[in-house]
Amino acid sequence: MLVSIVDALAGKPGVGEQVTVQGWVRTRRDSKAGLSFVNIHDGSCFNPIQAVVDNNVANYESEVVKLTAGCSVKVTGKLVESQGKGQSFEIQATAVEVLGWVDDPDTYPIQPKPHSVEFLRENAHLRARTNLIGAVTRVRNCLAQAIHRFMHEQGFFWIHTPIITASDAEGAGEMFRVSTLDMTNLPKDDKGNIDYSEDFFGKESFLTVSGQLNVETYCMAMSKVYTFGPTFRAENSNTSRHLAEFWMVEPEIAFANLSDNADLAEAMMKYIFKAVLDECADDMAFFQQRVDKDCINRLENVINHNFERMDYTDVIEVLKKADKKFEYPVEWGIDLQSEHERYIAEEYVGRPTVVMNYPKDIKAFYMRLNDDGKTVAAMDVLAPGIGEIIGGAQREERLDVLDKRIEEMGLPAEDYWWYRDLRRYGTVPHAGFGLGFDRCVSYVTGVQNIRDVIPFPRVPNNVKF
RNA sequence: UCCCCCUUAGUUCAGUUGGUAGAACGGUGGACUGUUAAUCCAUAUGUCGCUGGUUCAAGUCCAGCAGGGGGAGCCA
Repeated sequence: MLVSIVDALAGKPGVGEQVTVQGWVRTRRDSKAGLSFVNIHDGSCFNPIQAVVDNNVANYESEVVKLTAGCSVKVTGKLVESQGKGQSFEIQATAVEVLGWVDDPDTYPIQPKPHSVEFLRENAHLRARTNLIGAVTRVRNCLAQAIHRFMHEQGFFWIHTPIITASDAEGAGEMFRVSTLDMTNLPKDDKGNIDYSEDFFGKESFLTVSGQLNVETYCMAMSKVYTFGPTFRAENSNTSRHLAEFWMVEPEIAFANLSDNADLAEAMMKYIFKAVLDECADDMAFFQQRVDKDCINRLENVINHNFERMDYTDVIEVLKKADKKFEYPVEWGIDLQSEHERYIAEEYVGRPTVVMNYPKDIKAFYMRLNDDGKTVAAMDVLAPGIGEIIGGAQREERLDVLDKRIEEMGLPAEDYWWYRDLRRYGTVPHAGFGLGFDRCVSYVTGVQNIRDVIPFPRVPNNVKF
């Protein structure tokens, strides 16, 4: 019976059953009494399974004792309760088939000991074989699955918004150009500018910086929708929190205001964190032991307490009164700096905090203008240790107000014709937010650099692998 | 893009006031053991990131470049 290691370690096939597992060798320990212990992992769970191989096995001397970390094997034997400590079940091997040797064990980069994350990043094609990246991978998957499950249970539809777009949606920063033009011989118009009518789509096009504007159209028909996919920003950001290609979850709810929006964000985060604690206990125990001793506590703290909600104006007051020197002076109207956000989330509140109703001048055109005429119904969720993990808003559903905002910001109204149409034809109050999925994985695992929670990070000056 | 720091064996690091390199783990060989990142003994391993400069002499000092890290800005 072919089984995964997670099932074998749980004893699922039954004690005494003949089983076969396939995976990669993590360590080998020999007993010259004619016995070797080979630990094998297959990614299905944190722990490897121990295969006990005695010298009656045909290829014991010729192959088994030569196994090194990274070799791929297929092991058949009897599943038995372990005689040794440290594991529940083990395999009394009767056959070991070596599927692939490690070419040069001396230089195989992945050794059974802690490596620096920087080193593993340089070996991104092999790093999934480590405890650390394996655990990150399972937690990342768990979070993604939990998001879809939460959304599904809440009656949301997953909308596959486009990756390629012609509009610089929110003016949300630099975009990657998508083009099939010959860069060494660009077509020019009579004024000498590049003639994009000759390009694939007949006009300039880019990779999306947000699915929000597109998903709003489906919100105005399906009521509860979300996007979950890759997003691209060509910003020259060199930090542990930024990627040029990252994943974002963007729910959008009709007939909803900012408070409903914050409720949804809070419920979703609690749901997915609980899923990780329930489903990835071994992985989280590892993070707690080796990466961040507070990570499990932190999740439990989020699950068991309400998010603090503060008005931007009150945050400014708190910062002004704070017994702390800030590098950037605090005044109503400023955008909150990292140091301000950190103070609020980490010191003043000590858990995730929703800051609401920001000055309109520092926020995007589509955010709903409040009755005070000075602020918009925007919100940021600030997480201790990460900073801004969610950014969202109630959207401006009144066409006249939206038009005024577009004009104020000097944006070309004609580019937003279809977005404006949503306000012309059966407009409703609605709201939504964007959750930085990779930042979320970083927050959950305690792995501090976002480049280590995505398989192949894309950052300025690096598209290796 | 800006500021600061780092780059020595396969890996993690040490290397004094400048005098041409060490440990641990890993590899290999052996001993021992139902072992647990096993243990013990033996053993091999380096363009000291690259280029140039100062010096009798540079891993060490200086400059430039490259790669990496931390912080800031931009944001998710």
